[in-house]
Amino acid sequence: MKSAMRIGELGQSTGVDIETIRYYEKTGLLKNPERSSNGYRAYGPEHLERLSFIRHCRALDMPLADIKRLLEFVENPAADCGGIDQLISTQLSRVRARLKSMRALEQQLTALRNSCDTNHSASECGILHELVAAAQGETCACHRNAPSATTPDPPSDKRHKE
Amino acid sequence: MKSAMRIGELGQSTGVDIETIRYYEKTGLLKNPERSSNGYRAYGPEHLERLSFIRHCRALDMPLADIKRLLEFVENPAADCGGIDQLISTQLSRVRARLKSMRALEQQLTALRNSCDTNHSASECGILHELVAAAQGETCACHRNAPSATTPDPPSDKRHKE
DNA sequence: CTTGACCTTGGAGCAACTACAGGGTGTGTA
DNA sequence: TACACACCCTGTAGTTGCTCCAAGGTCAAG
Repeated sequence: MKSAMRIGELGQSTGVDIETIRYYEKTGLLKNPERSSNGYRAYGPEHLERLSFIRHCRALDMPLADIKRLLEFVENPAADCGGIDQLISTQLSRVRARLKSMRALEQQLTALRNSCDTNHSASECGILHELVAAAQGETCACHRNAPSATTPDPPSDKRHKE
Repeated sequence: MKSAMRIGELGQSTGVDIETIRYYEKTGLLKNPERSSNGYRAYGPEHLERLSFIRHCRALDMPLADIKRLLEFVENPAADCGGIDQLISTQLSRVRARLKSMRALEQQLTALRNSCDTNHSASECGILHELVAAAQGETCACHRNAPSATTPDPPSDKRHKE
């Protein structure tokens, strides 16, 4: 019982901001650590492991709620793992869908950027013209060059549901 | 002056949620429309055009702040357009960077998913083993198969700065 | 005995919406 | 005329995953 780390050390060894660690604790992802006499958080190796696990999952872009579920499986190894597979597959489709629209997006932006070559006034700027035309539904360079999708997908910042 | 639309119509014809329209107004992206005697918002064709412009830019995943700047160029066509080019280029690099890490991510998830084949208990689940191993820094299928990046990039939900 | 690095809590703020409560308006129909 | 119902209004709070801040406690070195 000498390996107890304080939050700063844990942050250092995992590369995680201490505010983020406290946030994980607050939201129940990371277990409440012991406290030393002065009230400081005292972490053991199990916390380091768990935090690394969380970060690895986050690097896979999984939502915290999913990570929480995975952690439950880790805690409870007797449970049926069907859910895990499901969870990863869902994440994979999310990523693939996003990837697809990102590719279209890149094409469009590239086309757009190519329509502005030199310094001139905004009224002569190809980019601006393209954007305005696009808004009016006319063919624009970005749509001409785009693979198939007319508009990749309406902003889709709704990863937090569905 | 009979083409005035109410918010519902504008939403319908652009495919934008009315809450979102009001949000755009509140944050200054969309100009305050006239109000009819009953206090309802009365939009003209210029609003429709502007809103379409915004949505097209959002479909290109541009942050609202950037769109605001673009709109200023639209309003003020005499300005030098150097900034526009810059803006699009920045957006393009953002997208490309994200694309790159998403590709690595897809690889990793694919590898992960392949390590779970049938129904069994969590303690025997390949996915879970891989994840735990990965967290411990050991080689795991996802890292073995990944192209170059060990970890694609720490969550990087910090697009709102840098 | 003060400086400085570290730790504590609670709360606010970021993007870009989304949802809701609690109310007003306006049209169609019984 | 009464009522339902679709639409509109405002304002506020919630979402995700952090990030930052203020105001203060702890502890070792100089």
